[in-house]
Amino acid sequence: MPEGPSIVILKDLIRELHLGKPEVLEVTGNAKNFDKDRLLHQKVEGFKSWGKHFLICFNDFTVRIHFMLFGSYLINGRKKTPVKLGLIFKKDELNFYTCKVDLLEGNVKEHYSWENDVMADEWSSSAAIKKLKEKPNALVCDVLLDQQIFSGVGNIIKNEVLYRTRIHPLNKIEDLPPAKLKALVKEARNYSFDFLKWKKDNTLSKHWEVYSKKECPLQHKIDKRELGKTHRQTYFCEKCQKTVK
DNA sequence: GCGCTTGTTCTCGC
DNA sequence: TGCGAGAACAAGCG
Repeated sequence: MPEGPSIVILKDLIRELHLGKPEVLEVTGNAKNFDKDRLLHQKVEGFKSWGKHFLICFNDFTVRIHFMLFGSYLINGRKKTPVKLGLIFKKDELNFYTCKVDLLEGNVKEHYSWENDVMADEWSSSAAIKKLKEKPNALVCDVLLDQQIFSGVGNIIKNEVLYRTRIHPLNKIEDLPPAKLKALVKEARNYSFDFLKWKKDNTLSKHWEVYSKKECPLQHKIDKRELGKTHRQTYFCEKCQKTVK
């Protein structure tokens, strides 16, 4: 569920409902960190996403949903696990489970910069490169997960992007030749759109080249280790992915 | 029943 | 007081 492309899928599914600007007729759920009555009888002005954040925008505030690792949602359906937030409209309802819900005051544009959302039209690769150069000592396996640089990229995308670009996860940013750095940034966005397409087709896992695999496409043995400050599982091929230094 | 995980935030100790 | 490492939290699948 949680990586950026999956949030785009949620946004697309809601678009297909043709809700327009629906009024919230009822609010359910056990989210306690804000007053749910704030939403009652308010009109949703739009559904947006920023990276892994799903945003339900109202006139002067926005509800932010973060699915973390285990979050889920149902459109016009309910399940047994307690609902965290449910919005009931005239014909349709949205239910969110096991997620973090927060209320952001004011205009949502004050809270986010879309140039670092790998899925956004506003994505700026030059801004990403600039931010990477400010972290010369950081490891590539860590920077890909930095939501202020690659908002929306998660652990699957990280691993696949590193393999596609043949970059070893333990390379430092400062050791990457400019062309490699550029390729890294380009592929972070490019693979994210492949992820979106394959996830929609239900064929995402079939296309994994290293993530959760035992062998790379060239039949080399895959290493699986917790690497970097982030300590996330990293799947990589020592033969295909080279350290520069 | 256990181990694992597409993630983030908070606490604690130095 | 600032920091980084580790804990904490969560649900469902094989």
